[in-house]
Amino acid sequence: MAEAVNIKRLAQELNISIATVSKALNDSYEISQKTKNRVWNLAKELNYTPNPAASNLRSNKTKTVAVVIPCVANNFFSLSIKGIEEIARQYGYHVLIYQTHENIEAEIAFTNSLLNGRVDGILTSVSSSEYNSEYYTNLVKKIPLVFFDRVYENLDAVRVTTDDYEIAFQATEHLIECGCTRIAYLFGLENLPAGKARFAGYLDALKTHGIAFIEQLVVKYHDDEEFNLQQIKELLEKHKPDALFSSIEEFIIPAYRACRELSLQIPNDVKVLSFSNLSTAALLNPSLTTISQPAFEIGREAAKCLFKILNNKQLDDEQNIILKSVLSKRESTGC
Amino acid sequence: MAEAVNIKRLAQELNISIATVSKALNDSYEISQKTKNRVWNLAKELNYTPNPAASNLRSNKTKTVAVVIPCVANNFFSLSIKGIEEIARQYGYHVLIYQTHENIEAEIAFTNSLLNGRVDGILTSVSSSEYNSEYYTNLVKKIPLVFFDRVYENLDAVRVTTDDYEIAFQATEHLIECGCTRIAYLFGLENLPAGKARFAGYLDALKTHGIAFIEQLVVKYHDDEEFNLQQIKELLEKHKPDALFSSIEEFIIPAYRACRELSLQIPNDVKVLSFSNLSTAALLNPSLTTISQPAFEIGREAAKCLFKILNNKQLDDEQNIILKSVLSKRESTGC
DNA sequence: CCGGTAGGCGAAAACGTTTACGTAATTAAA
DNA sequence: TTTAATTACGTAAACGTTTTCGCCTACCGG
Repeated sequence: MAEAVNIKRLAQELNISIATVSKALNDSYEISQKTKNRVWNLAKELNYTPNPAASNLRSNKTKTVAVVIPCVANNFFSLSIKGIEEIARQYGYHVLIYQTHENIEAEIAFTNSLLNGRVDGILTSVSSSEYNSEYYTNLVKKIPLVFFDRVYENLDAVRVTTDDYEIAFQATEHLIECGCTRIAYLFGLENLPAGKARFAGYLDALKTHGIAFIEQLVVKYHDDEEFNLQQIKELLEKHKPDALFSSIEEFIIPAYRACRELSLQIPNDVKVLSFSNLSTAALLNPSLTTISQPAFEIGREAAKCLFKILNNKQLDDEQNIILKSVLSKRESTGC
Repeated sequence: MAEAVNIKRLAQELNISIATVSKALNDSYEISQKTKNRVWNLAKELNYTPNPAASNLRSNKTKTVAVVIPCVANNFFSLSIKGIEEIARQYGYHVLIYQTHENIEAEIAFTNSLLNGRVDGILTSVSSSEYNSEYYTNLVKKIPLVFFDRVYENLDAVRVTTDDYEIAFQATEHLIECGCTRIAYLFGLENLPAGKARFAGYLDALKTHGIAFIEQLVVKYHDDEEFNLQQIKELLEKHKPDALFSSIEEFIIPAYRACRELSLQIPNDVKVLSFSNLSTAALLNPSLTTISQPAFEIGREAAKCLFKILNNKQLDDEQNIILKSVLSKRESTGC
């Protein structure tokens, strides 16, 4: 559109070589302060900005990272992205977004398309459909990668996670303290470490308090709102749980609907507790007891790790950063 | 990391020129089917993917668009991004994300940094802090740009918006039909066409029904949760409105809190209605009457427009696409 | 007066594509 | 049979940087 203003143009106007201009722009020690000032002034005057493609091609750096996640329209992930983006700004990086929709093939396809130098590194929260450890084992050898929340374990890559086991244990104990003994478990992310840890926390809390685990009280998540609703209604009718412990946010709406449609009072007839990052949890009817993950902080931490790696800084701590979730007790567990 | 596989390598292995390989990969008519097949097979076998930087540099196209929005952690914007990303996948484009945090200087800085060929086009929902028409007047001459939801008018650029005036009129009428006469207006986006249209719809509905506009019943949004809460409490105490009509989602939590803290019953003492894309509106206590915008569709439409422009397809319709919002009547307006 | 050593700068190659243009061989038209 | 057109491919330049290497000047110690 506009007449190109590039390094060559600057060189001509100043009667110096393009090499000198380039070095001056990059504040090289080889160039005198006087020349640098001349270059910087003219660059500002002509509104020069370097061409990213040329720079990327030559230097093999893009100052860009990719975020690969299941879906951006989710409180947890949108908060994570917010955190990532803020840190990226500080480090001068650009952020590409890819949604997998929980489809591992899409996930692999996108990720592969990033390996030709499009990005310097990847931040990912993997899809729940499958646990394909082999793919990621190879991937982490090819490009700097940081997992957040939904991770692969035992790989040579940084992971940023939360205290899923502990907080699930604690939440289950809370329900037990409220007098519940038939605590149903709404099971999500069952293929992933996070999902397994949450379930383990639930099981261990039961065991610790001498409550038998009842398999019929477990409902697994399906990507079908109506189906989940029916499952929960069936659960409530057939097995009369006195609490619903949901391991993912997606169960909240069907759980509330199911109780409403069956005329069950929360928390009198059945108590409800869920992992959730909904900002409106306190305004629900009744207000919902939640386990909220520090999504924003997770994004920030993951991004910080990646940029440290990209800048060849040592990661002082170990490879697994664990942030604390928060249990907020509200009316839905009523005690 | 891995040994580079580029078109030069393919050319050597097949004993043909790199020009032929390049053309074959791009399915050029100049190349015989036989040669194309040989190239394609070897490319697949060696896992060749073109280097984006080189391609961008030479062709001056990036197959990348930027999304510039106030904040990704917002139901409306995260849904929009979801829509944009899905369409981008279909067209084979990549999506960069930039958050302005409602800061027009950041907005301009980011946008300027995209003009050196980093992206082929921009999708933006502008910040509410200021209406800087001059900047965008120049910008749209330099790069294909589509506005969505928060737009600048009278520019040579496509806009995707909603029926803000009509739906606000309709919502105000709904409150009037419920018997309200002192309808307070919680005013957001006042610098932007969307905000002005909503307010105009409110005013005109009042006038149509012979209700005088009371200036004291207007509260303007500030980026300070506590301040907004205090303002609403003051409003409720001093001016006794019988309804709160909020033009933005951000007022919901303080509005509910204010009513709770002042022991005002919704909807008996005061009715509440808000623009909102909260998925949990129906689960609130009481359930919230909302105007929801088709955020996902807005993102999709905006992206489609941009990609049509980038592919030099004619935009059949005019430059302003208007999608319909939905008024969902619930308990908070109780009638 | 000579050798060495910085400091400051330029020439040119390289990164991996795309593409304008040229050319040879084959086919179609005259 | 000659000419024109078409098909299929190659040569080489170009995109805008970064970076290696080398050159020149000035200066300093001996």
